[in-house]
Amino acid sequence: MSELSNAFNSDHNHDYCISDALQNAKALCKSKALRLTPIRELVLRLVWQSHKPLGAYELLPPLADAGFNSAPPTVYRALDFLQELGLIHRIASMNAFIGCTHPNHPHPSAFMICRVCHTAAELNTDSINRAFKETASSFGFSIEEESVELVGLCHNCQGADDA
Amino acid sequence: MSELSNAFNSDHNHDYCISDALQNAKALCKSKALRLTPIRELVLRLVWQSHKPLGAYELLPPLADAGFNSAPPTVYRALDFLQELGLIHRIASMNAFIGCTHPNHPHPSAFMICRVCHTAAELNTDSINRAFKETASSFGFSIEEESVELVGLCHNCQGADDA
DNA sequence: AAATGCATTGTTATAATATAACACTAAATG
DNA sequence: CATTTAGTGTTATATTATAACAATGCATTT
Repeated sequence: MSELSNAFNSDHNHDYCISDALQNAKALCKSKALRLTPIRELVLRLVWQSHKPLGAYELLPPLADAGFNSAPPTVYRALDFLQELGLIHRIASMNAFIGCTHPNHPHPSAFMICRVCHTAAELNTDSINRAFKETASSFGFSIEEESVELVGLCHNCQGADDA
Repeated sequence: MSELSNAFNSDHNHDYCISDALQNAKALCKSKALRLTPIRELVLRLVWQSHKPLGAYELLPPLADAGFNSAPPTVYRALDFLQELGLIHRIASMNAFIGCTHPNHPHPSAFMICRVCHTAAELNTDSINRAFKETASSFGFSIEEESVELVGLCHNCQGADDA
């Protein structure tokens, strides 16, 4: 991800984000012989409609509009499926979900989240990872899952009145 | 915190953890002219009864046993109070709370959490912090709050059957 | 001490998030 | 085409958290 095309840059063509995500999802499912069913695909599209994490219950009305059953288990099942494939991440501090911007290799969930506009941008964590692993191994702790959530102000929202 | 007295070391004398925490809390409240009321003190003790994050609703029965009103708002108010003072941290991925092991200076919430025994140990994050700040500032993002949650296996639980 | 103001707690109700359990349907496989 | 498995529908409920307002207690001034 170049800096010019990061989530905080409102100039980026978001259609590409969505189509990339769908392409990735289709390829990944094919390679793993898993099914990107209509519900799963729609949930992925919905999560990708912006770079703001979306709550599970916000997905129910659009699912209903599209003619699907629209009860919590439906959406949670789709979210679980997508999450296990690494196509979306869950932002625990917000109880919300967001599309993964680089799903092609397994990686920890690490985000900068703007307190004002709620946009969330994924961090590249190679160097941070090494620091984690070193610290953890000095405790004899072996890391299986990582989550990093940095809340603050994106460059667009700095200096705004509500900042 | 020395490595010998970290949360994963079951040999440590936990009474000291609790009494240290209470001493810290009393001093901090005194210095800020805030009141460590009986409810708040008890909630802090309860959170500190182990190094495992505790859910808010787990605190209700012991509060009732101690003769206090025992409804969710009571415990959430005490938890909010303690959290704002930096005496406890919330582990978002577990919806649970844990005592802060070094409340004397403000610092981000960063934990290693054992998937098997649920013990959580706070990380010292000076080096990690710098890495975060560098990455964030390259995006023009200013960090206000950080949360790091590393889930894995502590040294006691590695090699166990359920690992 | 009485009166005032503010912080704290009590209480009821409900919002918001997530899962259990089981029935039913569709798809893949032999 | 029969069988098995994955996926979905449906109802109910568990879990976590907060809103709103009443009552009480504590601190300060009069």
